[in-house]
This record gives sequence, C-alpha cells and structure tokens, in this order.
Amino acid sequence: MEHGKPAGIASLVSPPSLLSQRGGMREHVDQAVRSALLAGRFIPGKAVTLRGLAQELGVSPMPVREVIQRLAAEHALVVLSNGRVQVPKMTAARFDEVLKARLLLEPELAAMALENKAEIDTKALEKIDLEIDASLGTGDAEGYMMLNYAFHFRIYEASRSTILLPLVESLWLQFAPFMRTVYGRVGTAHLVDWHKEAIKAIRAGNVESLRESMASDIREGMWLLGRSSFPPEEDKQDAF
Amino acid sequence: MEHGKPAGIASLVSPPSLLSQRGGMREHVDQAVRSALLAGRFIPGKAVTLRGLAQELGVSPMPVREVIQRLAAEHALVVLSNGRVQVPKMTAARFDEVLKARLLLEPELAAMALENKAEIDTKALEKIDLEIDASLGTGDAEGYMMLNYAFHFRIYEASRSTILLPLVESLWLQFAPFMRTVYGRVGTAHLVDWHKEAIKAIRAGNVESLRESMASDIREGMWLLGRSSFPPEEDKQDAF
DNA sequence: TTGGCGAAAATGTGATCACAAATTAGGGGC
DNA sequence: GCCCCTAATTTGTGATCACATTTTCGCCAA
Repeated sequence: MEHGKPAGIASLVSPPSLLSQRGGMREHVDQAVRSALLAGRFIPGKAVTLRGLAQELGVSPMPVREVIQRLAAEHALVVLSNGRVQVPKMTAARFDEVLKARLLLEPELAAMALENKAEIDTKALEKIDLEIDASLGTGDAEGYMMLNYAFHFRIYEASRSTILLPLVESLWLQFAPFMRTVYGRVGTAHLVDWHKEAIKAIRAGNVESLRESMASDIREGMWLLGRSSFPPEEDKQDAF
Repeated sequence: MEHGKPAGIASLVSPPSLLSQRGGMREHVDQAVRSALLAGRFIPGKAVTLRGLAQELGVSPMPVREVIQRLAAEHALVVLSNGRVQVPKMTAARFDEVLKARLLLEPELAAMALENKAEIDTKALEKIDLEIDASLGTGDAEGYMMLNYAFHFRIYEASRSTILLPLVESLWLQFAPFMRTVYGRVGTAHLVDWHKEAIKAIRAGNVESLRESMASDIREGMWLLGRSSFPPEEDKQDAF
C-alpha cells in the first residue's frame, strides 16, 4: 500500500483566532481532520499517523492523539489491533446500514428543523444549491461534497437538536470518504438532487413534502454510490 | 456543589487479562468508565477529574485523557469551555430527543436482529429477565440497569450491526446517568417492561410484534423518567 | 528475478514535566 | 455575619521521553 502525504489537510488552517484558549490546539486539529474527512480528502484504507498529522498541522502529537480517539469513537477512523489508525473501508453491509440510518434520522431532523422555520435561511440555501450546480458542472467533487454537507446541515441545525444531529454527523463522517472515491471513479455528472424541492417544501411549510424530498435526495444520492463496486476484502479491516 | 469520589468505579476492575496488549490500559479505563456510566454510578453534573480517575483506576492520567475524549465525542461526557469534564445534565429537550431517537432506532435494530434469529439466545434472555424481576423486588437500581442493558443489547448484537448499534450505545450512555438519579428518587417499584412479550415475539419470529414490544418497552420505561422533574438550570451547562 | 533474513526506521503507548488558568481556601476589613 | 482580595491548590493542556512492537527497507542467497 503506497503512502504519501494525506493531501493538503493543512490547506484550510484557520487563522490563530481562538488557538490560545483552553483546548485550542485540539479544536484546531479536530476541525481540520473533520473537514478533510467530509470533503473526502482522506481515502478509505489510508493510514493516518500521529506524527504525520501533527507535523502537517504544526502541532505536537499530543492534541492529535486526543482527536484521533475522538474520531475513532465516532467510527470516522478505526484503530486497528496493532494500534495503527486508518480511514475505515466501506463494505456492502456497512453501506446498506448507513443508508437505512440516514433514511430514519435525516427526514426526521428536517421535520424538526421546520418547526423553527424562521431559522432556516432559504435564501442562503438557494445560493448553496447554485454553487452545487456549478461544482457539478466543473466536476469539482471536493467542492460538491462540502457544499452538499453545508446544504443539509444548514437545514438540520435549525432543529436545535443536540441528540439526533450528532448521530447524523457521525454518519456523514463515515460515508464521506467512500463517497469521494466513487466520484473519483465515475465522476459527478449523473448526480441529481432534490434540493430545489426541499427548499420549496420549506417555504411552503409542508413537513411531509420536506420529509419526502430529503428521503429522495438521500436515496438517489446513495443509489449512485451503491451501484459502484466495493473494495475487495484483500486484507481484513482488522485481524484480531 | 459538593465533591467526592465518584463512588467505586474501580469496583469492577477486570483482572489483568489483556492489559499488556497495545492500548490495554486505555481499553481497561474505557470499559470501567462505560460500565460505571451505564450502571448509573456517575451522577449527572458530577465533576470528573483526570487525575482522580487515573488514581482510582491505578493508571497514569494518559489513558484516561484519551478515554475522556472518546466518551466526550459520544456525548457521554461533556468538556466545559474551561476544560473541566462532567457528566452532562439532562434537560427536557434532550430527554424528548433521546426518546424519539430510541423509538426510531431500537425497534429497527431488533427487527434486524430477528433476521439472525439463531444468534438470539432466548434462554439467556429469560434468565436475565428473571434476574431483572429479582432486582426490582430488592430495589437494586444499579443491578436493574445493567441487566436491562444486557437484555436489550443481547438482542441488538444479533443484528451484526456496525452502524446503528454504536449510535444506540451512545444514546444509552447519555440517558443512563439521569435514569439512575430518578430511580434513586422514585424507586424502581413501578417499573414494568415488555421483555416477556419481546421474547415471545422472537420465538414466534414475528417481526412486527417484536418491533411493537420494544417500542412499548422504551416508551413506558422512559415515561416514568419523563414524569420526573428535570434539574433546574441553576447554572448553564457551559458558559461560553 | 525472487524469496527470505536482519537491520533500521517509524509508530503508538504510557509516563512525566512545566505551565497557565481556574477553583478553592483563608484571612482581613466592613 | 458578609464580602472581597490574595495565596495555595487543583486541573487540563501541550510537549517531550523511553520503550515495545511493527513495519519497511536493504541485502544476500537460491
């Protein structure tokens, strides 16, 4: 398995705004790795090393250790039995379950968000959706993924949820890296979304319509991924 | 706010079986704290200190730090803005969401488990249910909670789930401490469960009946908690 | 070229230290 | 008694170190 720098994680390093607070370094590393995961800059199966990440982010290995444990708890990273850390590989079973979980939780979250309709900036959503169309046109997979994330979570955050929302975030962290690899193979051209229908449902205050728009968006977006082939289990994810 | 030792966390210290492996200390601490949380030996709002836990478990603060980050990522612990760590307090909003999430996920998990019916040891479930009745009779709240956890997850684990199951575990870690405080106030006498109906549904292979049994069990078990009063928001969970 | 053996490098883990920030305790003045 | 200010203690954070294990690389023989 070839190694190599995890491809510009440090690219989106936030200026030292709150880095001098308590846990500032950890927060910095956490956001950097999370963004990288969600944007698909980490390839499934890729090894993640403590000192590597630390050097790349310009911090000591210490905050990186804590962040890795944190992300491992959310199953965004896996710690093999030999201690090595890597981005988990997708399997057919895992994929089916992620789809099921998303369909259970995300429409519900959207419905909850609609109860605080005033907090949903549909104008901003339209802007994001336009940028999504643009990124699809240029084939910018990474940009598409971040924008798609922004679109969904701009809605979900209006739910003021403290339980369901973190669960869904964990799900996104888990399938995003795989998503990226598929887009790298088949491109983003055939992608269609139900964002415009969702915005319409929000404006109309139609909960049921919003639920169905989100469900359709998830189902069709994931369908493209599901038709793709899963990595062969050359070596087991972890040999206990 | 009074302090005090977190009450016998080290009680269930496993013998040094696999403690010399990689990450052995961390695994040890992780299981100890998780068990304590699920059994309700941590009271919501209680401060959890790094050095305190470390000394109690006979390890250096290092593995404790990683475990705390791990549990904080699952929202089983919260890291305040000043760095202090505590067991999160329950609020009405959080409680409603936990109930909603449980009703969405756990019946589904039980249904998935029934697809591997052979892996569900109904004989063991009956034994656990008997012990639950016994613990209710003696008012052993801590024992009841661990047995109730065992009952549910013995079923769920048959689902071979790698996505939904961890999400549900995160939920249990979040409401267990609160559950314990309520039992401490109102006792466990009025507790009724649908475990016998669930076992019957499993034996009959009746998926829909199992779903409803689990939903009823969750609803009625949580109803007792919901009627209880939530801690007044004397001080905010976290002052940013 | 290929397979395997041994040295060298890399990696995670646990421990310890120094430091800053926050909490707590104590004492003095009102 | 009550409040406020200061000192002592506690606590989390980041850094560094030593070590065992693992992986990787280089070399030699078949």
